[in-house]
Amino acid sequence: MTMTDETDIKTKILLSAKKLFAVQGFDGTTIRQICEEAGVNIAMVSYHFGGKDNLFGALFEAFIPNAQLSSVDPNMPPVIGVKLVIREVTLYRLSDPQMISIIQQEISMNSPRIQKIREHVMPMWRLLRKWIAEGREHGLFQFRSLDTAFMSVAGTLLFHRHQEYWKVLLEEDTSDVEATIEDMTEYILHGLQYSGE
Amino acid sequence: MTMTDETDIKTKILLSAKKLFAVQGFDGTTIRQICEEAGVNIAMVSYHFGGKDNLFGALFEAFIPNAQLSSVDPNMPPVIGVKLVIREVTLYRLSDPQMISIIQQEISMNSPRIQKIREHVMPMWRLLRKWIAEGREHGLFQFRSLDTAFMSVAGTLLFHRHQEYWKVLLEEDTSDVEATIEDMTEYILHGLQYSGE
DNA sequence: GCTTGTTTAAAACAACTGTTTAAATTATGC
DNA sequence: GCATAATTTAAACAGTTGTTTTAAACAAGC
Repeated sequence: MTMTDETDIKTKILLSAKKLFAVQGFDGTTIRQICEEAGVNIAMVSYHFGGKDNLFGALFEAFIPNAQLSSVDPNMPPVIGVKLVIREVTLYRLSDPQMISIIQQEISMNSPRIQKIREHVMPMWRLLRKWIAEGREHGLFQFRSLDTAFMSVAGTLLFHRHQEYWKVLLEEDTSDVEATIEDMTEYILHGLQYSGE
Repeated sequence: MTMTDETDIKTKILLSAKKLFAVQGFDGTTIRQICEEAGVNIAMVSYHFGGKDNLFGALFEAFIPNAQLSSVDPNMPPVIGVKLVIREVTLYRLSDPQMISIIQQEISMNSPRIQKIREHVMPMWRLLRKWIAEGREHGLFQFRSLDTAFMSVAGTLLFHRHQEYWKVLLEEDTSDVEATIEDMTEYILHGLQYSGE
């Protein structure tokens, strides 16, 4: 059918764009490369997405899970909240390292496309910061600077070993997802000097 | 004199390139932009550096302090070593956030230019990893996965609040460098479950 | 079978890319 | 002071960029 063909082409373009943007960056990737990778004609990007910038934006509509966050209770216990964010971010990081790579690049350079990212993921960071702050107020966490603590946690979460750059240094197996989540949680909670459990 | 004039132009180009690469990325920055920012002719980049790629490489020759690392003793106590790396990286991160931004971008995408970065900073990461591993062997640190621990520390160190992206979330003053180093050290050592002192 | 609107393809578009050239300017050695 | 070298300039180079155009192929309704 026409509809499914169209969706198929759009999906093929999105997947190719994600793959190439992750490795070469937005500016380093050409529409022709994306279309060759996807096996479609060059004009398809402009026709289906209305240009390279809109294609980039469409990546975040397609591959960022933002529905689940609106369902969580902002007033849940801080430690539970922090643990939830650690789990969700780590799961997402492991399931779609390409999107993480793209997000990291766009954050590093202050790109005009950053707004699209903000819309989708900033609510989660706000929640995380709120929970960390509340945890300190409740005497569960101990640290001097909230900003430094928050940025340390965010850095721990977003940085990842999937990058080729670190491959020469790392040795261990990473297939056990639950173990990784547990390790990350332990490191972060100890870093925040969590007293409990 | 000739020497100073030449150095002056080369320096102006290097500073402009660093500034623009940090914000727009390597591919997003054109030689014409760099030269306009530096107030020099377009041909100067090819003449003095031999091309855009070599200009990028020259950034790391010019702005990465690699001499001081070779003077440290690899066999020093692990905790002292980790603390040293935290201090040096944090000081450098605060003194030249543009270079950190560039490094982060190049690590995120697996760029062919990554080799230049590796040469200059990988020895330090090797040392850090060695000290973290030794600290665990000596019973000073406690964690399950060395790789996860190392990546967490690296993430904590490299991620930084200077990025425009986080500005909307952060509130505190960051002028006290020593306090920041202390906060980072505390977070990381607690994250590694350091028992001592 | 013809017309309609939609989707694809190849070619072309102007603008921009990194780099080089050839001439002009400046500095250097003696 | 002059010949030589080094530096700077403006113009041009061939190749690539994102996007658009024109025409062909397609499916659906009647």
